[in-house]
Amino acid sequence: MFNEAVTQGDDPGAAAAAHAHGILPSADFCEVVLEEPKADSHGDLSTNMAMQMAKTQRMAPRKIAEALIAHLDDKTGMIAQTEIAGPGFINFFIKPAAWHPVLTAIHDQDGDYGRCDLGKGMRIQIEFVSSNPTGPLHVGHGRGAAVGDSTANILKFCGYDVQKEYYINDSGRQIQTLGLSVYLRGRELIGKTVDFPETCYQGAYIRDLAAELLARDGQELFEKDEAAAIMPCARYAAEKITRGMRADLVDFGVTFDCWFSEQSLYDAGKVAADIRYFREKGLIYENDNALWFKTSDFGDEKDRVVVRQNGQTTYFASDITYHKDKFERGFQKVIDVWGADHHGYIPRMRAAVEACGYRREQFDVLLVQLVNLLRAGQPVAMSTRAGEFVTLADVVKEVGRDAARFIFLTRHYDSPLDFDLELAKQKTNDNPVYYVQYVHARIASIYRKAEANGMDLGGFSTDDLTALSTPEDVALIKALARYPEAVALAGAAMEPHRITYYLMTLAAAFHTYYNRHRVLCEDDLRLTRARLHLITAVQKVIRNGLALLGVSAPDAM
RNA sequence: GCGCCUGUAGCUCAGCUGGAUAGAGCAACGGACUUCUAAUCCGUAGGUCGCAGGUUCGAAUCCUGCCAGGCGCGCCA
Repeated sequence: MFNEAVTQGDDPGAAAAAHAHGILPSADFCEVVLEEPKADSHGDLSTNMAMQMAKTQRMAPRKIAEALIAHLDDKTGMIAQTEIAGPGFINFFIKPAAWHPVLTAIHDQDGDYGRCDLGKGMRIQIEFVSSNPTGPLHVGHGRGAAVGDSTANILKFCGYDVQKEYYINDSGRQIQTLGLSVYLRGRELIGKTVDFPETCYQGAYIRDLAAELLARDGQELFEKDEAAAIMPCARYAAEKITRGMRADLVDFGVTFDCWFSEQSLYDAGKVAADIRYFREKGLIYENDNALWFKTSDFGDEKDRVVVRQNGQTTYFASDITYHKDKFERGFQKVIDVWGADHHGYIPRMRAAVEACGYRREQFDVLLVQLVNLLRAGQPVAMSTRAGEFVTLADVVKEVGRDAARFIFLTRHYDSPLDFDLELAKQKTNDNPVYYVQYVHARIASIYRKAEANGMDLGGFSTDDLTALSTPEDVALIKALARYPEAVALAGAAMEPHRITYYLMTLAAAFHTYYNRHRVLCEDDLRLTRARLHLITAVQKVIRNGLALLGVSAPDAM
């Protein structure tokens, strides 16, 4: 949009014309790239093409710039002024009216403003959270959920066909441990003395689960021996915990298209089949009584065990099958969102994907750094081992969904995040979520005021827009014009924080405008209509951007 | 020891994949509410972009080597 508004003024025709007149020796022109200078004094738009072409044209950049400007054909008359600056930048100063079509586009496209076709319909899957069903979700999972969900929203908006998936690790040793933990707590409840090992889950929720199971099925289960009781206990607990996680995620505004069970891969015999398949291909071999996958053939530093000496498969074995299965379901690209402490796992997973015959670029991992939970600047003690942690549900309950989601997205996912519970609740400038939401509410409030005053706001025509000519008008429209680019960049890099930052910048531009100019001017309805047109566009973009983050846009605060 | 990530204002962080005088919020200081919500705005001050080289018209950004911090290096997940 930024470029579209003015590109007609700066076409490659200038270079061609200069060449035709014999001023530029080479017909090899570079692409015209317009960018927005950081400093206002450098104009609204600038291009470095004169510098880019210096080599092929064998001319000084400033000379080339002169030639380009001389042959510029400003068909639309939008250029107010051009200048050559610095080593050879060409700066364009644009007339305020040139920006007005941005507003028309926003009103016409409404919720689709900023949408693009980066993905060209590519089928992409993003898997996130995927917490083990052995305890409630904590704040770290919350960040993963916010990043994954928002990234999915952005990718959809960028033309990808996105599926969100949650992988349930409902198989293996930790499920056994979960079952044992519940079983032992249950035995305590029926009066047996038990030795509760440190390796078991210590949290109080385990005792609650045991009590529920006891109430439902009676003492019988807990009187059985360990071997017979563990699986029923595990199944009940895992299912209950998974249901709880799902509910917590719904409260957090996160839903999934698919909940995929690890156990289902075993039940369908897929893990065993894949092991056979890769053995036949020579990618799995036996050594020391275990089966190894030749990940080192695909860039991993060493081979990895898939079946242990004791005959049990490793987590990696089912992960290979799981990722193979994802591609077989037709996804052209697969994204995993992991905690940063799992980064050592990437090379082997990537190796497995390549061994399955897919390209490197088809698999990507977003490593989300950890969250430091604070309360008024002081660290909140969190120990998973002792079963003491602040759950996601607690955080959402205390600070609200919007504040939690927004704060999780105020940093690049790759950067550690301080999450201060007191700050998140504060309704001040320190809390960016309110700063942005306040814009939406303020604009809604202006409409309420207009209605209360009985103002006649009908009869808007695009001619009214000529009233928008102050520097603040232009600055605000330019901020709106940057939205599509922000979306495209956020999509291309899968970085939701770019949307967050964009919104804070737009909000700042609006608040400045609000303090400088009155929107409702009883004595100038034409100006009022024009300004309402402007701020409604702001409101739409704020609402659209917040929606990408999964944050609401309130009409009143 | 090897690998990945990080190092930017007193603090917390951006920096559009190489552009001009490196930005924002907080904290500090000084201002603005008879006017559409002050959950706001305006101004001042604050920097060896960890260090040293290299690549080129041009580097916070790319390359190499150091320094410091975090994480990971299991037949755990």
